[in-house]
Order: sequence, then C-alpha cells, then structure tokens
Amino acid sequence: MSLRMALLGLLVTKGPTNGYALTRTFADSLSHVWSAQHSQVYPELARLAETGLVTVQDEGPRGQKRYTVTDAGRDALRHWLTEVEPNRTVRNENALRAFLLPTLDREDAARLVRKEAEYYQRRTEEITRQRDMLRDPQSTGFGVYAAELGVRISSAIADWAEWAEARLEAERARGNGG
Amino acid sequence: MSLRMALLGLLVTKGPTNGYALTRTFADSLSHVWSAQHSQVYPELARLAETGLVTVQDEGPRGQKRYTVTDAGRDALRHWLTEVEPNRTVRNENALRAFLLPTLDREDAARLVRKEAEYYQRRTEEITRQRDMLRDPQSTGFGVYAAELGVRISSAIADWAEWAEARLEAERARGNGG
DNA sequence: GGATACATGTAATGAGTTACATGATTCC
DNA sequence: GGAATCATGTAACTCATTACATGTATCC
Repeated sequence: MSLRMALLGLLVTKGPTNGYALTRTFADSLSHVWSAQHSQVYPELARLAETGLVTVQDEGPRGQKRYTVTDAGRDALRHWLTEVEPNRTVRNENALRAFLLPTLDREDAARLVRKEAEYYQRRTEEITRQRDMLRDPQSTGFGVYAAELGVRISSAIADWAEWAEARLEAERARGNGG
Repeated sequence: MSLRMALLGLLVTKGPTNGYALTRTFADSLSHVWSAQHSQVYPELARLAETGLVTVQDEGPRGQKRYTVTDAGRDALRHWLTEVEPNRTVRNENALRAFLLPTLDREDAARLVRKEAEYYQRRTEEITRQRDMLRDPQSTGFGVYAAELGVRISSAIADWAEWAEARLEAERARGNGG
C-alpha cells in the first residue's frame, strides 16, 4: 500500500512522469523516506493503471510511458493519508543491532558504535544540506517536512551513538561486563 | 537475516526459550525494535535448528520446545554484528506521510500532524518509562541501549510533529498554499 | 465445566530483492 | 562505433502478514 501511495504522491507533486524517473527519485531525493527498485515500480504502475488510479498520458521515445494521476488516484491518496491508520510496525535494523550490542565484548561493541556514529554524522550533514535548500519559509516545496524529519531522526541516532560510546567507556572504566 | 539474528540474540540473552515466549518478547519489550508474528518465528526456529545454529534443548508440556543457541549460533551472531555491513534501506511510513503532507489541504494536514504529535508523545513516555527501569549505570542489562535509542527517535518524531504543526500554522497565517 | 492463556504449526497472499533480459538514444 | 544512460519488463526467491487449524494446561 505504501509504495502505491508513494507513487501516487510523486505523480501528484511532479506531474506526468515515467517509471524510470520515479525509480530515480526513490534512489535520490526520497532515499531517506522510502525506497523501491525499478522491478517493483513498473509492475506497481501497471496495477495502478489497471485500477484506474493513474493513466498512461503519452508514450515517448525508447518505449517511455508517462503516467498521470487520475481524480480517483487523488481521492485514494487523500483517503489513505487522512483515514487509514498508519502502520506503526517497527523493524529497525539499527535498533536491533543496538539491542544486541551487549552480546558483544567491549572492544567489538565500541568499534560498532563508533562506526555508527560516523555514518549518521555524515548522513545528518547530507540531509541537512538537502533540507537547507528547501527551508525557505516562503517555500511550500515538497520534501521540506520529510527532510526536516530526516535530519531530526538521523541526528538523534548520531547522538545516541555518541552516548553509547561514552557509556561503554564508563563501563570499561568500572571494569564491568564484557 | 535480521529476524534470524534477533532470535539468536534473544536466545543468547534469555537462555533456553520456546517460540511462544520469543513471539511474546517481540510483541512486548522488543516492539519498538523489531517485530515478528508467531507464523514467522516457528518456521525460522526450525530453519535455525536445521542449520545447527540452535538446538532443541528439551520438550515440555503442551508440545513446548525450548531452544538453545549453539557455539555456531554465537559465532554467526557475532559475525553479523561485527562484519556484515548494516542494511541502511529506509522504508519509513511516517516519513512518507510527512513527505506527502503538502498534497493535503491545510486542515487535513494539520489534523494529521496533530494526531502524530499525540501518538509519539504517548509513545515517548511509554518507552521512557521502560528505559528508566533499565537505566541504572550499574546495569549491563539488555535493552538499555535499544531503549535509549527508542526514546531518542520517538521524541525526535514528536518534536518534528510539533514543528510541522507550527509551520503549517505559519503558512496559514501568511495565507500561503492550500 | 468453561474461559483464558499456552503452545505449535501450515497456507495463501502480498511486499521486496536480486538477477536475468532486451532494446533505444545520446554523448564522445 | 563504443560507452553510458535511458527505458521497460520478467522470474526466482526471500521476507512478512493474515487467516486457518489444532490441541493442552491452568484458573475460577
């Protein structure tokens, strides 16, 4: 369902677009929000067209198909956003690794946490840069809300990793655990 | 892979445990980290046993089977945590809804964001309570690291929702967008 | 004796990944 | 003319959800 809605939303915001470009968007600007491979995008677009939520507006060179969202598609998107209870299922590999941290000895745990801290610091910088290009309060630009959320989550994880590093060090100093 | 590792990790930390109890753990204490239904847990345990990463230690009343992790299982877990590059794929329904927020009119968007703020405030309180029961610096307790991460992420989302609410209100005041 | 919780499984379906397969246009 | 990029698809497999199916122990 989420992929379906992501595609409808992208078509609403970008206007007529082909599957290739939509796939690129998942890999580029949407990568910290939702991801999908072309092998998932093309069949999904076909299904959306079958259901009448999108239509093939025109076909271009190299077999290109540009899709547009229909009124039914807009309705479906709005309905999903406003009426359907969000799926709160959490499946966070990062958090899982955090949970399993205490199964490692101190050196391994410290190394892992350091790597995470570095990764999320870099990532926070990257998303922050993206957000700052959209941040202008005049902009009703798409992606501002998502970018802001991305920055906040990413920097929260980076901070956690710093905290965990310090805590592991404190444990070491006390000669605890292992 | 992650479910596999979650099960190995739980068996390492809890000692011999049956599938029913492991499933309960996913629903209770692990729910903000990783989730899995019993229909996924039982076959996965069977596969782990086939591969020799766990063994059935004993069988109890009501057909109960208690699994223990083997040395090979411990090695596999450690290898995954220290050598395997984490899967950074993001598929965050929340962030997706955030991204799609500007496709809604102001009232709908504000209502959505308000609901999210409330949900994540409640959730933050709940995880905070869990964390505080583990927080004692003497504790090498399992779950401290994951609980701390959960609190930080959850409160980051709650803060974001407050920010988004204010930003939508500012847009309204300026008579912007729709 | 009846409700509830414990306990384990399978089947059908949907979602997502990796690999296979093909061809057209553009850039150099 | 060759490489890179644009462009679309399918197949096999893994992962996850929902529903179906069954039986046992305990609590009251």
